[in-house]
Amino acid sequence: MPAADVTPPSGTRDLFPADVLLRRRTFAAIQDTFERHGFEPLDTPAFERLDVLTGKYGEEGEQLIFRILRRGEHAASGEADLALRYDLTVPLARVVARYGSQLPSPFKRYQIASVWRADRPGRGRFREFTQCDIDVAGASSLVADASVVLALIDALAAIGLEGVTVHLNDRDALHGLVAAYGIPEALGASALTALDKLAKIGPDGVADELRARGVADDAVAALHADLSAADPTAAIVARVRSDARGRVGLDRIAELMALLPAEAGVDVVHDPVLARGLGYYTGPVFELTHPALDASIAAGGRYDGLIGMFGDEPVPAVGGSLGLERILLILAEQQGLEAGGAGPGPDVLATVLDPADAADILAVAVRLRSAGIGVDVYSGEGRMKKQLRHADRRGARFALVRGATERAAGSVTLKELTSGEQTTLSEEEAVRFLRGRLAEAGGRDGGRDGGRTDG
RNA sequence: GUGGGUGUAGCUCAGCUUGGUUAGAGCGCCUGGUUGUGGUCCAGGAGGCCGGGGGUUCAAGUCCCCUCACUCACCCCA
Repeated sequence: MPAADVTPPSGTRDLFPADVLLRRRTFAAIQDTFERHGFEPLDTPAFERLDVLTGKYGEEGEQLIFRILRRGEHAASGEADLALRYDLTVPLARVVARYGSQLPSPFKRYQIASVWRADRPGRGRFREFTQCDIDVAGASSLVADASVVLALIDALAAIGLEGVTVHLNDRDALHGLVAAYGIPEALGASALTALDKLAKIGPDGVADELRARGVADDAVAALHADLSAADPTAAIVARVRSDARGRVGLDRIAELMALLPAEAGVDVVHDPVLARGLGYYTGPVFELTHPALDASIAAGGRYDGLIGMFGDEPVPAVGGSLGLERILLILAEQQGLEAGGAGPGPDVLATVLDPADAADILAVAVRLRSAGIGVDVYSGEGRMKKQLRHADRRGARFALVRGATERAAGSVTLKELTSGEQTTLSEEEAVRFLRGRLAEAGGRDGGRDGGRTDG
């Protein structure tokens, strides 16, 4: 029988102690920021009924839903009836549709959780990843849109990510753009996809793409001219303004930008060709980028129609998500963090020199722990040399030795691993000593932000 | 799904162009350097169907074909 492949499925990761601790600190900072902005936590199941997810993300997105086959007697049918959640927005919409009357209105909620996409993995792209999602359900005011953007920016600042740009656009402005350049409605979505690539392939590339997608020559020529202008945004905006619906979108963008306070230090730009893939957006859409990554690190927008798909009443809503893995990728590169290391060790690692001492050492450990000191009792076998090496690698502050000599004297020997200094004290003295020394160091993984993970 | 690249020790890789003795390095790992002392140092050691299959050849890690995996770009996305 061949050995099983023990690598995790592509697009997923095993997280080692240092990774988990860094993520935990990051979560805590983001969560804290969201709560200070008035968002409340919510949790939903990892999987949903399939029909809750279908018809929400557009054709492209629909292909990427991880489906779960029917089980039991229906397994042979090969059909799926459940699916892993694709994002956190649709589950929220379902919750609002189901419990709306019991929830505050507007309902501001955050959720930090894994989502799954049957995608081809790549750099900064996973099949299982964590979204930090915030939404405001039941508010049509642009104050809600602004609040979402500000909370996301603040959360990024809280974890030390600087240099983020907000790219803003509006679905109505996009419709206006399509109409203003005389692109047939049916080609609209396709044309916008091509336009969205402007930053990557330039005006010429966009023109080629547009032609390939069947856009008429005069429309392509007009767009190419505007995209090549000294100020492409101004040129496109001028054209979009000629369309009534486009005007609605442009005005909304201006209004939203005016709501973002200068004090927040947000770098916002209007990007008239920003499209966003998800099907459910209706008004403002935005994307957050960072120079270190070729993909967005956060995105969101207004989706006034989504919740209504689940119930009788339409409920306006707006939200956005941070992509945690992408953010950690950037932070890791900026701060030179190494993945896969060990976490911070225990305060004290107690050696067991002779198996016959085990009961005595475990009892000492219990007493020290009840005095508030973290103690790990060595649980393998081996000579002192090996146990001290283990203590060192685990990053323990102190090693505790209590063999026959100490036991006879009712004492313990404590060795500080960094300095190599050691002293033999009574247990009471040891508690006082350890409390003092551990307090000087500022305790364990609290208090530090920015995520240092040396090991 | 289309094109390019890479698969050799636990990890990072050399060797392949110009087939030819026991396939190497660094790091890591293990064991010693006498009694109960780690992180440094010294000395030893373990570990490789050279991704898999087929072919050419007296001979293949090295050349050819197929296949799988990973990876970059396209596409799409947090």
